[in-house]
Amino acid sequence: MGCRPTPTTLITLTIRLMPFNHQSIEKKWQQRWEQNFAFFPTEDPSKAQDSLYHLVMFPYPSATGLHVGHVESYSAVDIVTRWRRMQGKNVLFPIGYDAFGLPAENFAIKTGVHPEQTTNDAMANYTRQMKSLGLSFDWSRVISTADPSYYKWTQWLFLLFYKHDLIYRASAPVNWCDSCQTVLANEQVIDGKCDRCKNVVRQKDLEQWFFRITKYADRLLAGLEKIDWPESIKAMQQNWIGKSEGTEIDFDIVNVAKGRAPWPPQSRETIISVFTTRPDTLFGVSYVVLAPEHPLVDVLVDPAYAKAVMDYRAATARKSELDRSEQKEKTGQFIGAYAKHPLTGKDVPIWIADYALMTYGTGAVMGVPAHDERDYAFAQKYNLPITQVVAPPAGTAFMPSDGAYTDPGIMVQSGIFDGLTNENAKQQITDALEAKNKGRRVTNYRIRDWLLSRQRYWGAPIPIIWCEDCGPVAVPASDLPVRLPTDVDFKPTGESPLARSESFHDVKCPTCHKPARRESDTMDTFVDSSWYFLRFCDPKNEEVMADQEKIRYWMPVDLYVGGAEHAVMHLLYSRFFCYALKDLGHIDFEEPFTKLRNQGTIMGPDGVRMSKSRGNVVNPDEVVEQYGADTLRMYEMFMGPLEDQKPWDTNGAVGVRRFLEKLWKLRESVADATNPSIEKATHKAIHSITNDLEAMKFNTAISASMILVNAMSSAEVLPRSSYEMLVRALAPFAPHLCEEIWETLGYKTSVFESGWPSFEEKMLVDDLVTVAVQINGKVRGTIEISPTLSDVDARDRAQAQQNVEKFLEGKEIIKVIYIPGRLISFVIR
RNA sequence: GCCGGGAUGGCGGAAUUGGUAGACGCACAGGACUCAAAAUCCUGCGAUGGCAACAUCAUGAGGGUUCGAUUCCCUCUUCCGGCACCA
Repeated sequence: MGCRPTPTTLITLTIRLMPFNHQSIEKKWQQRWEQNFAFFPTEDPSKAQDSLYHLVMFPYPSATGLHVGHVESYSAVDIVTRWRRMQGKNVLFPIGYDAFGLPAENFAIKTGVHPEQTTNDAMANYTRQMKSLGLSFDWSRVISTADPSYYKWTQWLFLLFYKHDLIYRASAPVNWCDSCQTVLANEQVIDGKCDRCKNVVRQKDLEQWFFRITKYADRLLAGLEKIDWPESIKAMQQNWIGKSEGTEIDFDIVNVAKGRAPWPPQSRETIISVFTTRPDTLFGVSYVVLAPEHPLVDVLVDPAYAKAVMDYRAATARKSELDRSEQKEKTGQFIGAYAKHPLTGKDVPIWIADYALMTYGTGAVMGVPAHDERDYAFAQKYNLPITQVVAPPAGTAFMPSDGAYTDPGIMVQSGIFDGLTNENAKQQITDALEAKNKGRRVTNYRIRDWLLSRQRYWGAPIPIIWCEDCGPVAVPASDLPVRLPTDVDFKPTGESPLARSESFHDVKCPTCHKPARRESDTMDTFVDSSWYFLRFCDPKNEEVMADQEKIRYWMPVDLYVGGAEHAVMHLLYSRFFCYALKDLGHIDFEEPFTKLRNQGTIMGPDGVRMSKSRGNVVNPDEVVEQYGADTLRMYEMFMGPLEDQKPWDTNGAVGVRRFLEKLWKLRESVADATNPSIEKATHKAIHSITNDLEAMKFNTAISASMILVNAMSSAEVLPRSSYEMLVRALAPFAPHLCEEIWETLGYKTSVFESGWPSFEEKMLVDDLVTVAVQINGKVRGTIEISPTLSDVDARDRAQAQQNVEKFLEGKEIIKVIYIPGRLISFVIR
């Protein structure tokens, strides 16, 4: 029209666009919750009350702030937590920060801003964001792993594990990242690359600190069976632990190499032990392979081959683990020596090849080309004999040109073992070896000890002092924490920046008081997060890491939710910590997380993983501002199953907002009257929502409430009692709005104090149900009948149905199946 | 190669674990209200045929079990995640 709207139209406009003002409502209730802390009670053992421990994986406080993925898992657990509290449970739902880590340190290198500053800013921002979402965390228990009052206990745990030989120092080939200038744990090397910076990792021989996690391999594997975790995570841990049962077989060294001078010297008695899961193929051995780094190589190599062997070794050492695993072509080098077959006594040539790994089994393997793909490729390349010892059943011929035969079969060319199934031969050959003391049954694990030291600044200092006379000495507990120095140049140089802080490293030996030097490495940040759930039980304790009574009251965690990316890092390490702490008598359980759920990734609106470079990142702050926290929380829960990957759709959020507006508007139509159909619908909805919450099926719970709201919207009369039940049931999902409604309904107390609405069984049954009528499996009509109607009556009613009558006419009814309340099915001819 | 999990309308997803496939939401179309738009409300919405009642087809593909299969069994295709020269 061209003229400016009058003040009146402006007001109507605002009201229509914004039936409720989420910004003021949300702020109001967040303030009230904060002031009246009793709304999120987490009382300690004093009260003998049903307790639950709900936990979300605490975040690394990144400068980019909270991600919609955080909102997803936090909302899910917040909903379950609020619901359980309404049921009268005492629920611990804490939050904290995994505050040590590389990004803040890298930022410091670039800008000079101290990591502590960066981290504190980020934590403040996270706190603001989480509060704006109305998450019911117990804010009195916030912890930061970078706080000396926390890492004091991380250091204390280090010393405890060190004292009990669960931490040791060793020189070993380790993963080194040139870009991060630090060593990495195996778990942090993904596809041969650094988990953080994607740089290709090199192998380096270094002396480092390790956790003896391999000691727990078997128990960590067995423990998976008793916990309620996603199958995929359990499978990943199983694979990572990699239990493999087989036989270790000894090959004596032949002292006289064929046609050459005696080698090795007579005085050296040496054997090569190989590990195999296929002892049945022992008679098919053509050669033995040692890992190039194997110490026996030096002892055994024939001088005539020494140069070629050393060259091969050097070439292997130059390769990264990635190169080594990516190459398709097998390479190797004969070392001029022979081993003696333990059963046939025949000479077997000894090779080195980089497909044999020093870090697994014995670092040596027997080569059976006929029955192993790798050995086959190797034998083809170097013209080694291929001897078949397992024949395929049912006469199918095996041709050496076909490649390796790896399926089960019958033993051939294996002396007295011929004719056995290869499974039997495994046992019998191993028995024979054991009898001759040439072999034994062993179990190998793929998992290696956890390398915990890092040559970086922003982590918990390792509480060890190096003394020339006494060696490594534990820092006395009374001197903890060993604080991070502040006079530090962050630039990484391959040794920790701590090494260059004089105030830090010059100390006296606690034992002999001579001048000594502090250990300058810090701990892997996964050490910090391996026990934080224990600290939450008693976060302010200055005497012990956490009071045992309190740990007993809260632990283990009843529900743990987080991303699947921690499948073999955090989740395995934390389990290891608890197993060890149980053995050391500090806790009385092994498994820290009884029930684990992963949230699926929320993708960008384009269906691709959100990333800054792609420009498809959804910022939760903006959604909260525009649509409100209730809408954001509820939309993320409505998108689909928690664990599914799903794309963001802002229109979907709008839909949830519309739903909340309908709910809001309904409060105007409540009446102190009855409406049986609405009351039944309400009880049914409460029933569904309760069951869905139990199963964490938030999407269908919300769907059930939408159905009810639709019914209420079109009802003639809306009973106040029904509406109140609905508001209470939705309070965990949309806490701010439901509090506001509750207040406008005249209540002076929080909706969360009203208890969880209960449903009555008798309200769940309908007087009439729609029953499908099938003829030969096809639905031909429906009938409205009482669910309690007898099958004979139901059958009569069904037959009388017009369309059904038509189909039944002139046919013979062979059989009638009646499922009360569901269907009646006629089988006709 | 091995391990784990998927595949359902235009889209996100439901389906009481063998019982009316497509709930709920989004998008879209038509209508009401409005000078108009937005918002809101009502109606429709898997495909094909039919004015309609209804019929046929349809849950990645093919087979099987069953009165009845998205659901159970076999074979295959494909996608996602993890591990990978582990002996």
